[in-house]
Amino acid sequence: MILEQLKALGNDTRMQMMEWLKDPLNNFPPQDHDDPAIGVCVTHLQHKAGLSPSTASAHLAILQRAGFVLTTRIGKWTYYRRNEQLIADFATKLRIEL
Amino acid sequence: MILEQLKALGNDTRMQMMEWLKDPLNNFPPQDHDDPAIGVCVTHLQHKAGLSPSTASAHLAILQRAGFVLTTRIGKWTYYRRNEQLIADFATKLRIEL
DNA sequence: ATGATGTTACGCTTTTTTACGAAATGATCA
DNA sequence: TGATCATTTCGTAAAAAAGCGTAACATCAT
Repeated sequence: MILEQLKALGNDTRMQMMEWLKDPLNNFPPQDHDDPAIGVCVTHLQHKAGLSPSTASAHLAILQRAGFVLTTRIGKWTYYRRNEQLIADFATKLRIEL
Repeated sequence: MILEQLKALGNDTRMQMMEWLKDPLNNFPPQDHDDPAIGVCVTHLQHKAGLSPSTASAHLAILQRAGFVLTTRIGKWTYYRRNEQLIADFATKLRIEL
């Protein structure tokens, strides 16, 4: 489990996505909503990363399986946001188990 | 830098090595010295992991470049041990930067 | 119904990682 | 000085990861 999480983060593209999601307002174009707590839609992440839809979706699925991001569906869009709780837990777990 | 460290740990074999090095006395056969603080020679790690010498050496080099292990050369042997200081720093850095 | 937004699954190519054996290197000991 | 043992480097092959485009599917909006 911890290995899966380390692999999920051990990738340039996915780490960048995690970084960008720290500050949606400054890293992405305006969206239908103004609430950074809801997250960023896939299209914005895809364009910023310069990837095809399928590749972007695959990266996000890896981050999601590892627990680092959460999704909310509103209307047609799926918004991704950081799972700060699990991120903190992961850092703590590393400190203990590593 | 942090990405290099995440990649170094995101591998089954290398994580096992880190784990084994926590307790040299119980995880490896007796050596020329009795001091677990000096570490474990490559041959022991190689046999325990079931790898060829060159492959084991490559894995250890990756851990060393990431800073997670330190080496001491005594006589013909190179002993590997955990770098507890950097491991703790890494966990802290993750908590802050992730 | 039609169109827009993802997600997932294919098949495929490119790149990276992992692995090996053989050869080269380094250090020690006779 | 050689001989020997431990380790690293090199070349290469196999496996895994990353990437693309396309197509099929689901959901929601118009």
